[in-house]
Amino acid sequence: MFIEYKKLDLNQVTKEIFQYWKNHDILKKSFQCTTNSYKKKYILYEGPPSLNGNPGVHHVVSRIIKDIFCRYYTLKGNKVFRKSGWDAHGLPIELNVEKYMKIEKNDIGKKISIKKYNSICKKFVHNALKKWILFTKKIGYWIDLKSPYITYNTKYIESVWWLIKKLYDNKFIYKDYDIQPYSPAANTGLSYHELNMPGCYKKVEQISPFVKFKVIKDYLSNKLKRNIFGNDDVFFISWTTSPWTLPSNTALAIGKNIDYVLVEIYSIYNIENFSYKKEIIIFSSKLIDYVLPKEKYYQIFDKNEFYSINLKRCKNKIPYYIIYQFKGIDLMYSKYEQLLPWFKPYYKKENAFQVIDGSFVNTKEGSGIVHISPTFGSEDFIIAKKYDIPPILVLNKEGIPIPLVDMQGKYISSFPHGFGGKYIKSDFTTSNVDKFLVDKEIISFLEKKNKILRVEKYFHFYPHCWRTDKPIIYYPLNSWFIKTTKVKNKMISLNEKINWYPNFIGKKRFSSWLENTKNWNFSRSRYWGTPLPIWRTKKGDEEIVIGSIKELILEIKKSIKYGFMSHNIFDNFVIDDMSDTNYSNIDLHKHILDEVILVSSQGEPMNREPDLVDVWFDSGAMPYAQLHYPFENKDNIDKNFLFPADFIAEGVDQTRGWFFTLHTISSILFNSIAYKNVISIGLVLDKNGQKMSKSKGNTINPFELIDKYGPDAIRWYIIFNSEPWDNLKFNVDGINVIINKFFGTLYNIYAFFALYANIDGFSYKEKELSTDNYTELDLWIISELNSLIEKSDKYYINYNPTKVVRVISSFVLDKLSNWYVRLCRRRFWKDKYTVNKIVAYQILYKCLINVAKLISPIAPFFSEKLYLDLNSVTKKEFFESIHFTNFPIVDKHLINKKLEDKMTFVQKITTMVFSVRKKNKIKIRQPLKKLMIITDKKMVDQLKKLENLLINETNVKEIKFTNSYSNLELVKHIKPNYKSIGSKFREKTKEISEIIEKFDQKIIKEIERKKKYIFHNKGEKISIFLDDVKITTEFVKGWDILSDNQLTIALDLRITNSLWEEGFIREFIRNIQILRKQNNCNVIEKIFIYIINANKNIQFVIEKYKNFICQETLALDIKKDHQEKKNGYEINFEKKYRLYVIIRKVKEETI
RNA sequence: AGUCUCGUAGCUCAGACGGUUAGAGCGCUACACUGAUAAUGUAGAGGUCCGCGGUUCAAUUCCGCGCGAGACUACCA
Repeated sequence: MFIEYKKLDLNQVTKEIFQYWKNHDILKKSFQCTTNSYKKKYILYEGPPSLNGNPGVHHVVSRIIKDIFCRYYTLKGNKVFRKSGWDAHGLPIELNVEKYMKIEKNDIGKKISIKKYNSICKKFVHNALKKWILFTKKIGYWIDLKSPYITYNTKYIESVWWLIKKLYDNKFIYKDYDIQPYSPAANTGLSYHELNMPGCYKKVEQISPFVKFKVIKDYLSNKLKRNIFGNDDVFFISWTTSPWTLPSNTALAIGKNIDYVLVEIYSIYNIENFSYKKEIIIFSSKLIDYVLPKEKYYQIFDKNEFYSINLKRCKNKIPYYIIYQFKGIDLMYSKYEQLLPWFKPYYKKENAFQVIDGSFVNTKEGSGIVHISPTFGSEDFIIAKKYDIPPILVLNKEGIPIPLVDMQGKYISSFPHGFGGKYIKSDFTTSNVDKFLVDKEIISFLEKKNKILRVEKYFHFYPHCWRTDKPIIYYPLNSWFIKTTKVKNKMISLNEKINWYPNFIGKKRFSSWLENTKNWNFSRSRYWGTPLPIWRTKKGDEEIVIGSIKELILEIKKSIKYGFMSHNIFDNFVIDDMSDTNYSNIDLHKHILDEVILVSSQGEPMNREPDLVDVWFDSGAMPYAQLHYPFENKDNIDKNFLFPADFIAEGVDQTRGWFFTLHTISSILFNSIAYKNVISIGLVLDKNGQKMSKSKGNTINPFELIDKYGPDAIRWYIIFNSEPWDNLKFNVDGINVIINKFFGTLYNIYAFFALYANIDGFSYKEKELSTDNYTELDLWIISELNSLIEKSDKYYINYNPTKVVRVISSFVLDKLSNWYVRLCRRRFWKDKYTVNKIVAYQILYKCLINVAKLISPIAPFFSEKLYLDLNSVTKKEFFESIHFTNFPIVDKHLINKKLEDKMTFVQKITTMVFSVRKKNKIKIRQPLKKLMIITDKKMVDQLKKLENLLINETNVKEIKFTNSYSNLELVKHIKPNYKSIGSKFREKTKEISEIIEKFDQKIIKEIERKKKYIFHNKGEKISIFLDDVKITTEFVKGWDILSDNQLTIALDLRITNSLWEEGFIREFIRNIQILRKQNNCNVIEKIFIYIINANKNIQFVIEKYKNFICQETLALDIKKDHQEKKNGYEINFEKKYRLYVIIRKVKEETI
């Protein structure tokens, strides 16, 4: 017996299946059914979620997408590799811990030891991990949780070290200082990631001067020298939004191809007494109006006029004259005097204060000449390096060169003119002073020296520290780098081998990210992470990179000999023993490693570089480190058994995160891609399209969600709603719709099947009946089923689960439920257990079992239930779980596209008939005499096979198919077929189509008959063929007609007496059935029917059909009754024929 | 600020290598069906296919500009 249920309860199903999986060890078996028996394999790399908190809804999305394809490929007979992984290191975790402990970064190592701090971090991570594991199970994500990779594991760290060493050996790693975002207020460097946290870029007002840099004329190119007469001073005009960097200026950047001008201008000292002198300024000609705005300056075109001008008449405007225009290249290597000669360049003084070319220079704003201070701008730093421009540095007490601003954001104390010790931005002090204080003072100092052309206020977006809300500055900090720029081209070409979903992310965003790749700063000054395995002498003249624990122990032993270490702290580690217990004996985190002092070849002590490895390196190393490569599993990487991955999928934000670091490491070290297919998943937004955030209070707790709706409905909803890469507007109400619509219907089909199969004792014992026994409808649904299998398979392969879900949904709802099952109902209840009936059972069974398999990757619980309920009775398959079965294989011979089209056609016809009935207010229950279907001959022949079906659906006595309108009087309409005449007549299309639309009935008939019509337009002979027009029929006398592009139906609306009687009787019977239900009659109880005061006509009809009525309603007799009408049940067939009936159960009567 | 993606019914989304009636589900209204019934069907209302230009016989679809949304990038001085 098939199990029957009272109603659909998805949560109950989920619980049951969880229990089933547990009892039968299904998960374990799923990962076990391993290696040798499988020829094909499918590799997923799990992007390790950071264990810094609770999972959110967006994690639901990425987990189910990964799960779907793993399950799909399992069904397709692959061994699927899917190890879970967890990112246990990193800043977010540290910050959470600091918040929890109520400490700050600076307290670590002081108020709390690093050892203690790290142990708290580890504990924190453990707690988060528990939640994540529960979450993973609840959502039905099948991934190997038993042997995860965790980035803090000793084995994992060892692999990371090995990779770093390998990079180092290949000369990819170097130490340098780089300009990085730095927050003086928080006293910490920030990552670019932190800069992009919401709200960090704020619009701020900035005071920004146009500064005059005095040209040393001797160094000017001859071209320019020739155009400069007299002794006037010459200045480069440069604009800056950070005047506090001007004392550090050592170069000016121009664009070689940008146009510049020499402009002679009067420089006013004193407006009152008009003391002035002439000088020459240089800037980009494109920016004349920007540098010399019309409100303040005006151009004079005549040289003589300019020189003889009377300034007193100029009111407040200053005149200027353009001497000469030239390209930026003529400025190259010109020199100028140091603007503020307070400090000397640190080295190569001869290279300082010159003009160089910068590709970033533009003419959108400013002057086309950019002030460069190599210590406070990242572009400045890069270009300075290129041209070997020295920075301005001074030696501190320890003899280390430092920039002119200290770590607190103050000018160093040796500044002259009272600038020493002043904060460059007042935001860094607590005192309430003018925001632009230092900037203003610098400007006014320069103004006194006549070094300022003019000053303006400027609004721009400037990054702020997310912790302190204070502005950041760009500051030179020491870091370790990976020279990714060296392999830029390789990374770009390898990227072309990756399939990106959606394509544009890979083609455009990722590749342009690679184009602009910068060397990867992969060190972090933090505490909880993988320590850099690099030791250095104090002078930095010797360094060693450790690539394994073994190596480290050997080095330690050397060091012990020199007396730098007293003993080997890894004493209890057995070298070359790969057992987990051996590895669990040691810890490689910072608090341990910092105590290790090694010895250089010169016998000098070497200390570890105190920094940690960027967590993005940790996760990017995951293909190798998850296998403890190369210490174990060497072949899995080297022989490509488990590398590269077939599939990864994470949020779009990982494009420059994990997607990038995976790609970088694999490109550099393995000359390979790390993944073949990648889905970059869109964001999860709330139902209004707003980003979910805690502060807005619009987040959804995934645990509550799953508990309420069950994993299947959520999975189905998410996948159905939008394609994985599109943003998902998450509306919880939508989940109920899915449950009712899809799961409800599918459940209903099963319930229907189970009900009748049980009655008939169907359990698929009979042998498979051949298609010879199939009806047209059977052939159709089987064709549709096979088409469905084919399409689903295709969409799965193309990584489009949304299309899979939508096509399955359409099959289940529109085709299986609403058509096949509905039309087959009679077959199940009327017939005896005939071949025809068995066929129907077999087909319905096949549909259900195949749909279950097709949806199993997406709805793993419900499909399992369906499968077990079906298969446990029939025992047709021996699998313990649907997830161990094979993906349905399409039988192309059973696909009949023509039949599918035909059925669509039939559905259209019934819809049209219903529509006509509706218009004429004729119920479907009322039989009608005749339906005429007018369409082309080919279609007619095919439709004939489905005649009975149509007769039943439309409730007509007869259907006539025809391809001619011969016995109808009708009006036809003609319309041009633009597609055809457009290409034929081009610009005359409009004209001709107007003529066609005016054709009368005679011409239309002629066109139909001769398939051609010729007429003249403006003396030109024009031929129209049948294909050039669309002819539709509109109206027929005595019939009602509906037309469509392909066909016309005509319905005979005349209701004869006998038709009316039939309609009435059906209505009567139906009402009796309702009464039976109301009286709680069971299916076999007999009744008597009493009719109260019906008119004669009605009585006559009832008498006439008495036998039929009794048979249908299980009545023994129909009697008259003379009670009052109100006691009876009203049957209101038509207004004029109202009657009242009572029914009584036979039992009652006899008592 | 730049780059990319998107803008179709009240809501969620389809769709069209350019062709004249633009679709589905949900919601709403009315009706029907009643041996899957807390299901189901039919019909109706509801659209300048974001705006403006261009290419074309023909643009919601292709191109350009603008507006709006989102993401990414960014001290571009």
